[in-house]
Formats: sequence, structure tokens, C-alpha cells
Amino acid sequence: MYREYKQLNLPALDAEILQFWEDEQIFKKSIEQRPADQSYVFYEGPPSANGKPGIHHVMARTVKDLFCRYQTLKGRRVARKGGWDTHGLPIELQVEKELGITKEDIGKKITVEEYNQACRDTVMRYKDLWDDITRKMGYWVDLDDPYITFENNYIESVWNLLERLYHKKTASGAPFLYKGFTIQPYSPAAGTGLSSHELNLPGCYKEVTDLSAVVMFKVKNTEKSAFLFSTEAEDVRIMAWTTTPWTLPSNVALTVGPDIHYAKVRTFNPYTAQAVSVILASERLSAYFNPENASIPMEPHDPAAKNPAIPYRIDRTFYGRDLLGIHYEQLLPYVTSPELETDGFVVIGGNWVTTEDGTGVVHTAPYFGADDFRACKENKVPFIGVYDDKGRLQPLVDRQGRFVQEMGEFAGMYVKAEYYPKEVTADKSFKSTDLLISLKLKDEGKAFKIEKYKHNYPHCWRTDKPVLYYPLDSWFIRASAAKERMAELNKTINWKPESTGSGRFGQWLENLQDWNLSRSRYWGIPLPIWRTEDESEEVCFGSVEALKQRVQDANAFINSKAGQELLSQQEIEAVIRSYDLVMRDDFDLHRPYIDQVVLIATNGKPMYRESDLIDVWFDSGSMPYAQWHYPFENEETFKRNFPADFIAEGVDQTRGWFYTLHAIAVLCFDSVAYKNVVSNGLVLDKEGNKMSKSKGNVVDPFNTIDTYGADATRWYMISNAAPWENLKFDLGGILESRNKFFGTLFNTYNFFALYANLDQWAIDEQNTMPYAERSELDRWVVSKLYNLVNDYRNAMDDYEPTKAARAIELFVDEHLSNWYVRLSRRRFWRGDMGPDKRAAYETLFECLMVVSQLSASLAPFFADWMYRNLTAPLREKAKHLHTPLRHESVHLTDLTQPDPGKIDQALETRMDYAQRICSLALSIRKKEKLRVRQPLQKILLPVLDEAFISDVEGVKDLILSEINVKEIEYITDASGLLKKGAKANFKTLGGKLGKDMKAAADLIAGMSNAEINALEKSGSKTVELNGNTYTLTPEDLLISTEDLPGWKVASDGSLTVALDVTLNDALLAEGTARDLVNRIQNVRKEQNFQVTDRIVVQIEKHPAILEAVLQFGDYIKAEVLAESIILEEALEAEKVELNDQVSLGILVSLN
RNA sequence: AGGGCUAUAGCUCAGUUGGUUAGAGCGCUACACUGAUAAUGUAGAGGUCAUCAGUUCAACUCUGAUUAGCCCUACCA
Repeated sequence: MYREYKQLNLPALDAEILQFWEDEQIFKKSIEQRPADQSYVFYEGPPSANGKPGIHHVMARTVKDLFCRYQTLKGRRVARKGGWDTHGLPIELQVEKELGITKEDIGKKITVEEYNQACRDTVMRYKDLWDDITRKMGYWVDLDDPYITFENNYIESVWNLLERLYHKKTASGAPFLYKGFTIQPYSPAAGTGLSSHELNLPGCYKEVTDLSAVVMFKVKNTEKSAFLFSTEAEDVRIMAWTTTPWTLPSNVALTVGPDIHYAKVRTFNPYTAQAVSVILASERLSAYFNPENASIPMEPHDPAAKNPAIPYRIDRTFYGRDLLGIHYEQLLPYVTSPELETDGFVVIGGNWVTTEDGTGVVHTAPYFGADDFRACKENKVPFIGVYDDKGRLQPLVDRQGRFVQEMGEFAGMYVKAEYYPKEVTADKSFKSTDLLISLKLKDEGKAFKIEKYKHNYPHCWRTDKPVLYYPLDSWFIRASAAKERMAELNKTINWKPESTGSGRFGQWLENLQDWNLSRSRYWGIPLPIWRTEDESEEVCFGSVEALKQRVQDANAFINSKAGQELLSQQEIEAVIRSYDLVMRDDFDLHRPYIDQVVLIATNGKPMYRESDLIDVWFDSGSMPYAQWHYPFENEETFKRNFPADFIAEGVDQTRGWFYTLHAIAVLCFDSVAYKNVVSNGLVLDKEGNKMSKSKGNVVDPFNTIDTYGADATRWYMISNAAPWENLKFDLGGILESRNKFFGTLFNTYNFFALYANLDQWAIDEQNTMPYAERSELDRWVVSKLYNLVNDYRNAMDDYEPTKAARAIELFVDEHLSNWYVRLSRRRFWRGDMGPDKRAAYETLFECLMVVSQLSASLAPFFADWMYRNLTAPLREKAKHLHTPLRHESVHLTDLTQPDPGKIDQALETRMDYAQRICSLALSIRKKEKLRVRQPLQKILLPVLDEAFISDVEGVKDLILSEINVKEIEYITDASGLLKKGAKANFKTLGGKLGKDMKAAADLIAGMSNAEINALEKSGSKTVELNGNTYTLTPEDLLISTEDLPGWKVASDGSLTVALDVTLNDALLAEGTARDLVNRIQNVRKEQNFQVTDRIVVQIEKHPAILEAVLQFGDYIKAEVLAESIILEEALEAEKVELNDQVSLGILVSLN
């Protein structure tokens, strides 16, 4: 028996199928039954289980899942190892929030050990939720044996990669892993430097309004600067602009463009009205001075007035190079040094200075800008800072983003307002440090202009607070040295969409910077590098074994004579402790343990670990190797699984995982890491806004799946728009998918099940009716089905799931349900099992079976449900005979192969005629208010071409029954009935007519019937247009029948249908008979009779039906399964409305 | 600031190498049909194809500019 259902309940169906998959281990079987040498490699980008899964994860994982399932059906072995991303800032921040601590407390209020333990406990917090959504959405991934980035084996593989880079050298001998001191983006709120790709994550650059200041540096009157002074006492100042006033105390130089033209201008300080002479780029004068004021009297303005006119005079002009070496007074003298007094506070040159904005003079603070740093180094300008307890020079802003104690009244202030707690900045009297500094400069007569300035400024992707550019010691990967190779290999990757690969990713590779690997953090993979304190010796480990060996060597050394002499007792004890530590079975490669490992250099000095951790992006980019603990284990497995055939993640991973996978693969193995990559877009709310907790527009994935089912959710997401477009997520859309696609398919299945059960029909796989013997309609739907198989495979092979899903929808809806089933209904419920009925069952079964396979990738639950229901009655036999339907799940079957032999283009053309003719005929009926149950005598079809009659004859029966007409009559020109019209065929005519096209179109439109016929007969016609002569052929005209005078006509393109609407008594009686059938069927249904029940019908005697019962009594009886129809003079029964005028009693009872 | 992508019906989306009247689904209105009924058919309403200019006999389609949105790039002081 086939299971029949009252109504579609997708969530219940999900539960049933899930249980089945788990009981029968279908996922496992789907992998293991495929040959190992036919692998299709998929990499799972590891999610972090310390956050809850969102609806966008359902989107991303649907994309991953559907291609993996598809390849499985194609016979590939698709192992899908799950993974967890367990390190990184988000986890640390969450722990700190929950423990109520900050970075500074680590090592004080809480030990590193405890802190890391807390992180370890947090990482898997929502694993259960993740497992649950994974299961419920039908994402097949192996979560029993996942890779976990904090495990020692994983870390060891990462170390191995780092060691490869450490020893790998560029052509010029530079190592790929190196340490450098640079100005880097740094997030004080997160307490860490940021890599360039972290800074390039979406949303990092935000438009913010900062305070900008144009300040004036007082020039010292020396021999060099004398030319700037008209009088000994003149107040000469250089103007510079900054958007970060907090860097002004760190100013040590002003940079000018040597070839830029500058001017000295006499004017007045806008705020104090004191006379002053300022120096700025000539081109920038107009930005600060109104030309009208060049001629007003040189008198001080009223500083209290609004927009006072401030007079000015250009005193003299010169080039930037003339200013080089000129010294000025320190602007904000909090910290200085003897070196600075002699070599600092000086004008230097830089060719990167522009006059696009500002003053053409760049305020230079070496610790807070990459250009500044380089410029000061090149010009030997001393840096400004204070010394820490180890005697190292540190900037005037500490790592929390606060001014150091030496900064007088600014000491301890955060340099950016965003770093303060909200309560502080919410206070109305709060003034940002930038503002306080600006006010001070104003008071001291050093400010020329203070104003707000809008610009884009980078923000930390995790804390959302602005970054500082800050000096840090870091380890880098010399990615820039391999950018050509990376770009070259990138060209071999199939990106979906293509533009992400060539555009976004490609351009990024072209401008590739070195990868800053260092993180000053606690919970992550430690750098496996040890150094002596004097940096004379360094070692990088690529395995735990090598580290252990080195520890053993160190232990041997301390027992030697040299060791005893060279090392202090403390150092000796440290080495002994190291030995005990690393030899433990549960030795943990994380901090703080790894930091306790002390080694001995060849010169006998102790070596300590470089304290940095590595960027977590390196963790996830290492997964192709580290998930197998390569190269320490699983060499064969790794080789079979590298590179990946397919990966998919959000487009936001372009600079994240997609990059790190690519970079590591290219640098370490000179290979791509993946061959095909799908980057999916954002999931927005239905209005197109980003989903965020604060907006309250977040869609809960559990809720959604519980309500609508996983398949409808998945189907909606993929069929609605291509994965790489942003999806405006609308629950209404899921409902639509459920009703339209799943509802239709469900109805079709239920229809099949109903009759197949009545007929006890099951397919005999080895003995089906040859297609050639089946009806036109059967062969047509099979032809459509195999076109679908082609289209589907092509779309999926091209990683275009949206096209694939839409193709299935079209077939199920338009072709299968709306045409094939609708027109075949009678074949299923009429008569006994004969060849035609058998063909109908076999055809419908095949369609449903193949559709279940094709939809299995995207709708794994429903497809399996349908497949299992369809095949349940024959599975035992199939197993016994080893036929294709022996599999217990659709996910274990082999995808139907394309079969050109089943595609019949000519048949599809014929059916297209049938569909269009029916549609036109029905539209005439509608217009003439002639119900379809009323039979009509005939339709007339003007003949289009030679094949037309035979084409239509092939599908004649379908047309006649569909539109309830008795016959088709073909008419040709000879009949004289046709009134033809013609339009110009622009495509053929355009080229040869050119400018005369318009005139030709008018001429053709105006051609008479006779002219058109003449042209058709003779095959050509010469016309003259605007003095040019052209020859028209029939192909240049699009000829259609415009009308058949005296008939009701409708047309579609060249196809025209005329309907004979005259009625006679016989037709009317038959119409009434069909109405009666319908009414009696309705009564049957109302009374819940079985479809097979035989009945007796009593009808109230009424003149309107007499003729119908008389002439068509047998027909009615056959249709409604009645033994007899009795006309009663009077009948106690409910009145049934036959038409507008007539109502009569009908009584139906079981025979 | 520069670069890229996008802009088609109320909504979600198609739209071939430029070619006649720009389509589908949903939603809306009316009428039908049905032994598939959360389905279906027919018809109707709904479009300045973002704006402007150019190329062309002909532009939703090609080119340029503009506007809006998104993404990317940038130390830009």
C-alpha cells in the first residue's frame, strides 16, 4: 500500500525522516557506499560554538549541504568532517564580560591558567544548539569526529605550517615568517593589534565626525629661518591640520612637500585677534582666507563677532624645500628630551604630502602613523615618548588608549571618547580629549581653526570602537612576496559569483600586504618560537617531538660543567621544570604552560618563548592539514582530500577564511586550497535591513524550521534569489514555497497513491512499457522530465542552485501537475487495468521518482519521504532483484542519467500547440460566457505551415477533451475565410533596410489580404522606399490571421483559434448531462462515499433535464457509478442548483 | 575620496547576440473549473525598465554622466 495523507505537514514529516535517517544511519551509508577513489572534497568552515546559530547559518549551510548531497547522488564519496573554531577574541571578550574583568586583570585578579580554562569552558557553550540546528535543518556533516582548533594535534599541525614558513625564503633570502616593528592598527578596547584583513572586514570603516584642528607651530628665528622674518619680533607660525588632536603632544616634526609652493601670510589669530604670520601651501590659501579680505584694512577684527572678516596679506612665497631643517617651538611641551631639543621639532620633507586638503603641511607624530614613522626614521628625527621600567621608549599613549602620567592635566585620559564607559560620555559636561586639547590650544593662541570633520575611520570589528595606529612588535608572514603566485593560482579557482574572485578577491591580492600574525593575547595558538634575550639565537619548532628533544638537550646541558657555570640556579630550575612539564602525558600547548618552557641556546644562554599568539584566521586557514593532524598522521587521507573541490561561506569571508586558506596553501604547498567556491550574501530582514538584536528583527531559525519545516525554508532561500545576492528574508516567502511547490507535489503524490492503491498497482522495474507504445501525453511529460534532468544537472554542475530549483518548480507545477495530471485524471479512475492505464501509472511514477531525486539535494526530507512512500510496496522485490529502486533512501540512489533518446522536441512543439490552442479556446468561452461543461461542435484552426495539421492531429484528442469540443476543422487560404495581417520582421529586415526600416514597417502593416497572399505565392515582392528599392521575401513578414469574419476568434502570436459557438438541442442536452454528473458527484462527495461505491440516483422530474437523462442516461450512470437513475415526480431531498433558473432535488444512496 | 556591483509591476524575481505589444509568481478584482481542494483556469487592474544625454533604422539591453543603495579600497595629515 502507498501511504495516503489528509494534509501536508512538513514539520511532522521532518521528524519522521530524521528518525529514519538516524535509525538507519543513512548519512553514513551515503558516504560509505561510494568508492573511496571517487572522492569529492568539501571543507567545512568551522563555526564558533560560543554564539548561537542564526538564520544566516541556515542559509550558508543549505548551500554547503545541497552540493554535497548532489555529488553524493552522482556517485562521489563526500566525507564531511565537521569542525569547531575555538580560539580568538570573541571568546576572550565573552569570558571577560561574564567574569567582569578586563585585560589588565589577567595575571592579577585571575591567573592565565584560570582565564584559559574559562575560555575552554565557554567555547562549546552552545554546541548543543548547533548540533540541534544542524540536525533539524538536515545539514549532513560529521559531528562525531570533528576537528577542534584547541586540541594539541591541531596546534601541532599549525606549528608545522609555521615552521615551513619560517624556513622558507624568498628569492632574495628573506624568511617568510619574520619579526618587525611597525605602526599597526591597534584596538585598545580589545587590547590587541589587528591584521589588515581584520581591518578590511565589512563595516569596519565607518563614517564618523571627529574634531579637526588647524594649529600653528611657532617658528624659531635662526639663521635658517631668518628669511621668514620681516622683523626680529614677528610671530611666524607654520599651520598644520590634523583630525586627531590627541596626537599633537607627540608631534616631533612637520612634513612639507619639497616641490610644493608655500606662502607666508600676515593676518590675525581668529580667536585672539593677535597679529600673526602663518605659513601654508599657496594652493590651500582659499580654504582659510576669503580673497575679499586681502584688500580690507589690516586691523584686528573683533574675535567675539560672528564670522568676522579677518584681513590678510601675502607676504612672500617659497618652496617647501626652503623650509627644510627649520626648527619650531614644541606645541604642547609635556615630554621632551635633549635629543628632541636639538634634532626634533623640525620641518622635514616628504613626497607623499598633497595639497588636496589641510594646509599642505603634515603634523608628524611617529608613533601614531605609518608614514610618520617612516618619515621620522628617514630624517633621523628622534621619537617622543617615556621610558618604561625596562628602559624602553614607549609612546605617550598607553595600551589602553590613555595618556601616560607625564601628560600633566591630560594624564589618564582616554584619547578617544569611545573608550570611556557610556556613563561617562553620557554626562552633558563631558568633553572629549580632542576637544580639551583644542580648547587649550585656542586659549594659548596656537589654534587657527577648530571644526568638526566627517571622514571614514577604521573600527575594531569586535568591539566596534575606533582603532589607533600604534607601534607594535609583531611577527609577519611575508604574503606580499607571493602575491603574484597567489593571483595566478586564484585564476584557476571557479568563483561564484565570478566577480567576487576576479574583482574583490583578485584586487585584494594585487595590493597584498604582509600578514600580521601576532596577537598579544592568551587564548589561542602560541607561536612556537624561542629566543635568547639578546636575540642572538632563535628557534622555531614544527613538532612537539622537536620541542621535547630540545628540552631534553637543555636538561643534558644543565648537568654539564658548562651548564653549571653559565646558568643561574633559577635558570637551572626553570629548565628542570620545563622537562617535567613537557614530558607529562597531558602537556597542554596553550599558555601559560608553554611559556614556562625554557630552552638553552648553543651559546649556553636561556631561551624564552616569543609571547605572542597567532591570528585565529591562521587556525581556520590551516584546517585542510590540521584536521588530519598532517603531516604527523593520515598522510594518505590528507592527499586524497586536498585541495577541496568545493567550499562555501558568506561573502564576508573573502578576506577571512577564503584568503587564509588560499594564502597558506599557496605559501606552503604551491597549490590552491579549493577549486570551487560559493560566497553567499547577507541575510537581511524583509525590509532589507541588517538583522541585529538591537533592531529586534532577528529571525529565530529553530522557530522557523519548527513552523514551516526545514525543506520549505531551504527551498525558499535557494529558489528566491541566487545565494550570492542578499536575501530579504520573508516568512511569507517560505509559506509560498510550501504551498506552491511542496503543496503541489504533495497533491500529485496523494493523487497517485489514491488510485494506485485502488488498483493495487506497483511498478515492475524490469518490465515497463516501452516509451514508443505510450501515449503522446506520456511521452511528452517524459520528454519534459528528461529536459529537466539535463537542465538540473547543468545548473548544479555550474554551482547555480537557484536555476536548478526554479527548473524543478516549473516542471512540477506547469508540466506535471497542471498539464500531465490534469489531462490524465480520467485514465486513472476509468475502467480496468489496461495498457493505457498502466502506461499512465508508470509515467507518473517515473516523474515523481525522478523529481524526488532531483529535489533531494535541496529538500532532503520531503524528497526522501516521497521516495520512500513511492517505493515501499516494491522495495523487497527490488532488493531481491538488485534493481535501481532497491535503496531504502533516495539519498542512496544513483541520480538519473540524462537520456537524449527520451527527449522529443517535435512532440514538445506539438504539445505547445495544444496548450496554446486550449488556452485560446478557453478564453473565448470565457468571453462568451460558455461554461466548459457545455460541449461545442467545433473549432477552426487556420493552417500555419505544412506540418501544422499533422502536429495538431497528434494531440487532437487532448485538445478536444480539454476544451469540450467535438471536432477540429482546418482552414486554408483557399477557404477565403481568412483575414490576414502582417508585421515587419525587424530582425531580418533591420540589417538590409537600415534607415528605411520605419517606412517598411508602415508599408507592411498596411498591406491588404490580397497583397499578403500575392507575396506568399510569388515568394518575393519589390518595394520602393525613400527612393531605394528592396526585395521582400515571406520571411521578412510576420503573418497572422487577424480575423475570421463571422466567428469568435482569439489569437496568440501567429496562432489563431475560432470557436463555433452555435448550440443545438443535442449539445444542450449533453451539457445538462455533464452538469448533472457534476452535481451528483458533489452529492456523493458530501456524503463521504468511497470512490468505488456504486449508487442509485433519484432525481426530481424537471423539464430542463428530461432530454439529458433520456439521451445521456448511460453516460451519466457510467460517470457516477450508478446502477440506475430514477426520475421521481416528488422527491424529499435537498435542492441542488443546476443553473440560474433551475434547482431540483437529487438523492443519492448506496446500491 | 577612489573602484566595483545593483536599480524592471505593490512584493520577490526573469528578460538571450540590440528587433514587433517588457514577462512570471505572490498579492488584489471578477468569473469559471474540479472524484487533486491550503490546488487550478480565464480575464482585469498594476511599468516613464532610477534620471539625463549619446550611438543606432531600432535601446530594458551598448556608451557616458547623474542620483540612490550596497560592497570593496585607502595612513591619507
